[in-house]
Amino acid sequence: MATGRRGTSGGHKQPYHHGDLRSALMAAALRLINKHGVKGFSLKDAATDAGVSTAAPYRHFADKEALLGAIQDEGFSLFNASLAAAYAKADTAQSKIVALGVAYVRFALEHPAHFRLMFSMSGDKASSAEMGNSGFLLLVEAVDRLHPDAQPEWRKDLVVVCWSVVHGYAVLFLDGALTVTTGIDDPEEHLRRSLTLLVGRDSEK
Amino acid sequence: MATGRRGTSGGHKQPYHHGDLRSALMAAALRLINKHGVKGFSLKDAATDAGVSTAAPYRHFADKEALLGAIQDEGFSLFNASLAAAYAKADTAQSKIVALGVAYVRFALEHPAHFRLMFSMSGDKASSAEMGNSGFLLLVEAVDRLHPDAQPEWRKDLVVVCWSVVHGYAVLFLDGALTVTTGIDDPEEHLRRSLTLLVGRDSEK
DNA sequence: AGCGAAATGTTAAACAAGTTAACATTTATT
DNA sequence: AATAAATGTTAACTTGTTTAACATTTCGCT
Repeated sequence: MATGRRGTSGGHKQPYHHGDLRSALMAAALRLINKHGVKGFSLKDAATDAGVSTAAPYRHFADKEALLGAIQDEGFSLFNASLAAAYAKADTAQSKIVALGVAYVRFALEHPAHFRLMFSMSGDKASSAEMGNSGFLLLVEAVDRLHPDAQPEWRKDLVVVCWSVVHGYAVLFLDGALTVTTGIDDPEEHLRRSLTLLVGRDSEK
Repeated sequence: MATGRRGTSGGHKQPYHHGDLRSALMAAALRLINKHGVKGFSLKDAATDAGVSTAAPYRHFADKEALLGAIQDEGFSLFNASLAAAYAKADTAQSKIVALGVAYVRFALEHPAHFRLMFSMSGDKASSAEMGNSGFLLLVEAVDRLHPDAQPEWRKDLVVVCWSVVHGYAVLFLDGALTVTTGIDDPEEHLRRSLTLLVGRDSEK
């Protein structure tokens, strides 16, 4: 019932109902955004790609923004899951921080369309607030564990530096800046080294 | 000749020629982008804002992209000048690195529209290449001076970490993420402290 | 089974923004 | 002053978003 009605068993006539147009549109959008960028994406193309009319998407999304917002939400969900898994798998506080950073960048490289939609620098602040719910708290906790006796202010600074370096790394790498200027080929190993260097020293003051 | 023909001496009739429409359009675009974001910006609005018809911009820019590209170029020019000035003013190698970082973030906060256009994560790689010409080289030089005896690989890592942390800091702060989650109010002082902490330790290995 | 409601899709049209073409006015050159 | 180049205008074309009116399918219920 209402599942996978396209291209299945030999029926040669397109059914009137798509089956799961909402998901199909999101998938099409991701594919198109990966190919032509967020700016070059049109709802029309997504609809065509999903095999429906240009007005069909409006039965599932209020407007284009809502579709992109749904993908953004999906992205944050995947993102938080990745970070949580990385955090859980690592043993020590230090390795947890490194693992969080590596997972952060890995997500950006594996889901570039999601990542671009999540952190578009659009100035809405919605994405930022959403982010704070999960990944950020894990980072705070790991830093607290690593330097339990350091001053709170100092710990906060370390959190911000870790977050900044990882986010900047992801953004710059996605834009090709790091590859162009420094010729980095294996970002994951390189980042792991840099992060270890960053957190692996004495907790001064 | 051909300068400032609008609103000057008491003439009450709009002259047919604008005088410097190219600059006026760029200024209008910056204003509108600051108000409604890059996505909400339309060439039509810029033209209206400048007091000309919607087709007039095409006498000065091939298309909308070209106008945004011109602003991007202007941004890189201002940006590189800021970084160069900061670099020159600082004495020691370490303070040069810190000064570069502070200037980087300060530029992002003082020229948000320029910055957003310069680093839109659009995936064109054009911006990245342009960036590499000036600011990046200064950072490389400062790091080389600070750790002249360190291994080249290690120095490169430090350069990447410095660049990443500063870029990430700028992006996150512009998006309001840092303010929301950590309550940072004075980014400049905070960043200066963090950067000093980052480069102000022994050059290990 | 069968009936009405809800969901989902279609076509046509309104609307907005980018862009081009044809024409008009001003400025620069001689 | 005559003409070419630059700059601006209006009208029309194109594409993409969105809404309205209508059609088909599915769901829930009896």
